[in-house]
Amino acid sequence: MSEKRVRGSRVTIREVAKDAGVSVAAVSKVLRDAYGVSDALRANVRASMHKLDYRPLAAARGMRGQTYTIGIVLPDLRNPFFADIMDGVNTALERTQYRAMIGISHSSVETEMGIVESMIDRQMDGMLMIGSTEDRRNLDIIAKRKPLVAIGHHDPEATTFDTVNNHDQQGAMLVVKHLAANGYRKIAMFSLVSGTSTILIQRELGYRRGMMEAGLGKHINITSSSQILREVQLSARRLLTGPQRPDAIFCWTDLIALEVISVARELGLDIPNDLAVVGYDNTMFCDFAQNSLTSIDQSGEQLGLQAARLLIERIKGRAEAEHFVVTPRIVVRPSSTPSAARA
Amino acid sequence: MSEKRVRGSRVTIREVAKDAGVSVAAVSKVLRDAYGVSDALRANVRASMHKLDYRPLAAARGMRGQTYTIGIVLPDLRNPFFADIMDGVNTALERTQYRAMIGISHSSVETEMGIVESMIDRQMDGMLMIGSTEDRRNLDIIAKRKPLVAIGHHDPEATTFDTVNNHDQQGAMLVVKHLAANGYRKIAMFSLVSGTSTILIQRELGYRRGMMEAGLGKHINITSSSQILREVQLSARRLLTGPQRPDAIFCWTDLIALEVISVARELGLDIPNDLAVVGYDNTMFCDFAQNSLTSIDQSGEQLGLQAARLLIERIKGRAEAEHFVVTPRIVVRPSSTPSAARA
DNA sequence: GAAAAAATGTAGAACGATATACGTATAACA
DNA sequence: TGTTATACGTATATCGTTCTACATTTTTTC
Repeated sequence: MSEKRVRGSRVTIREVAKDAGVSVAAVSKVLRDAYGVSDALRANVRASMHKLDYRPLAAARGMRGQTYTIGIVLPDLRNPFFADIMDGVNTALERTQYRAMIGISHSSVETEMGIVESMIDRQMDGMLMIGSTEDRRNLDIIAKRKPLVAIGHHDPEATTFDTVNNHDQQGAMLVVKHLAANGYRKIAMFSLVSGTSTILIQRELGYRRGMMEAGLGKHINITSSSQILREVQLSARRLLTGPQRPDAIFCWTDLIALEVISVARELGLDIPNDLAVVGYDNTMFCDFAQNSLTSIDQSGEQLGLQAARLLIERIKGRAEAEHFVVTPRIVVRPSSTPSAARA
Repeated sequence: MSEKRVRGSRVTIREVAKDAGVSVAAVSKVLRDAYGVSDALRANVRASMHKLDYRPLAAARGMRGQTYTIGIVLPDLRNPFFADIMDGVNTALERTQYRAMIGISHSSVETEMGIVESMIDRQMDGMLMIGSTEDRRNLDIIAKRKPLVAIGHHDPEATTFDTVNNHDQQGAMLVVKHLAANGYRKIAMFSLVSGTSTILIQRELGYRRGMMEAGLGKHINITSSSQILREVQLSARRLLTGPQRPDAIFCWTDLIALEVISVARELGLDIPNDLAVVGYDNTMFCDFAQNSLTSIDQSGEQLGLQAARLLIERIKGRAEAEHFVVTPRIVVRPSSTPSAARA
């Protein structure tokens, strides 16, 4: 209300205490929902806090206790899937004192570590790493210092941090099964060059298993490319103009699938009759008619919600690891359903 | 290096001082690049800091000085344009001590204010608000408390904060001029319901001026919708099936344009022959062949870079306002260039 | 009704930096 | 040479909370 508050000045816990006629410690207790305050005192203090428009200073709280801030590490801002996750996170945080602050790693291990360090420097109470490229060892090191939850990192044996995932192997198998059922045979997979990502490993494994089970083992074909758009484009073009042109491509994420659709269109290929394309994540772009992209829904919102819940539990003291797994489902759209059944 | 560091323990400035054989104050000076340290002492202290892997605790610094953290407020995570801006911001911050932390407002004034408050609570040194829905008065209030720079908020008279913008009016005029030159007449604009956004006002103004100058005043037609995808879809459908179907639609942002393309395709309309579509922001999705979307490039990276630069200047003490404006340019793609010249 | 237990509140030392105020060398000037 | 600047360092109060230890009051138990 007091708009004229000058930069630098702030209502402190001391002023609240004076106004309420109690000790500073009492106000602090109310603030932290700590033990040892009567209802009367609590109401009294709350009234003063409200009257003075008091807001605790996170930096000061951080010196001894918590900052009620959790750090979220995202690989990049361009993949709309992360927005789905964040929706879930924010839903989970809504009725709590906690706030999320996001940092972007650009899928680089060094920047990621840098961000994590700076989040620790800023006394974040815990961290949520999404699609991290760190290996188990590094995550363990982080987890030893701060409560940690990882989304998109398969490690059911991890004991120091929690994980939240969809069943990537199953998701990939769903894709292959669907494509095979629609008559596609030469099903290729478009993956990412990055030996360490456990979700990639799982998806590739699922693809292989799916192909084997469908009797298409000899058609197994995994192309890998970096995330850089130009390289993706090049790899896609190479794949589609090569001698063994696949009749279906399973892309490890929607964004790549959109790029593949683009290249295919430029080459004059008809989707889905000349080529089927399937993505992963079921982001909002799949629904656009110009994409009509079949994709795997891993309900990012659920992932975010559960991860935030687990992280707060951990901050509050839980020490045993929990590993949450969502069952993926396929959302079929025209990009993989040819008009006539195929030969 | 010391991986065994236990949660809660940290190397402090005191230990560095002891190791280097100097006072705590000296170390602090080195840390802040403050006046009064010899090269020898600086080198000595730096060596100790490095040896002990010392990292200053932002919370503690924040109690008296700066936290070297700037808060970025984004309306939403789904618009890839913001990723372009963030690239620029991060480039500007790269060689500095500053780090960016992002908060998401979901285009709601209350959440936005909540985020700003919580950023102030967390002692951010300054704030960068992108596409804010706040009015001048509210921004002034914030600017009185913390250094502030706004991207996407036209207010050349503002004295308490800086602004960074592209020339939205000019951008919109470019669109109309281009469409008119390609033979389109019934050019509609797809805007956002939100009286307060100054960039919307400018773009609408540019659209109107462009139409008048092209002698198309009687075809002026602005449709507004919320950002919710379903509503956008409905409005687009209504616009395209109504009695006065436009032959071109200028959408206030790429994301809307993609949705319009989707609806048009579902209705069996040919783009660009039955309908031209133009977006704004020139995000990566414009380039996909299935979209081939003509758009206005306002070089988000530049905007982000300049904004971060201005913010740091402000944090360091500049008091007079600066207002940076980028000249937009149109990037023409097939979505607005019909094969044959139109009647 | 005394002793024990539980509830409620307070005082004051941390937390890890910054920054002011002040000494002491060293350099510059007359 | 003495005086004055200037450069370099240090001691320590301070920022706004949390939290431990303790004092006091109230409730429970036997």
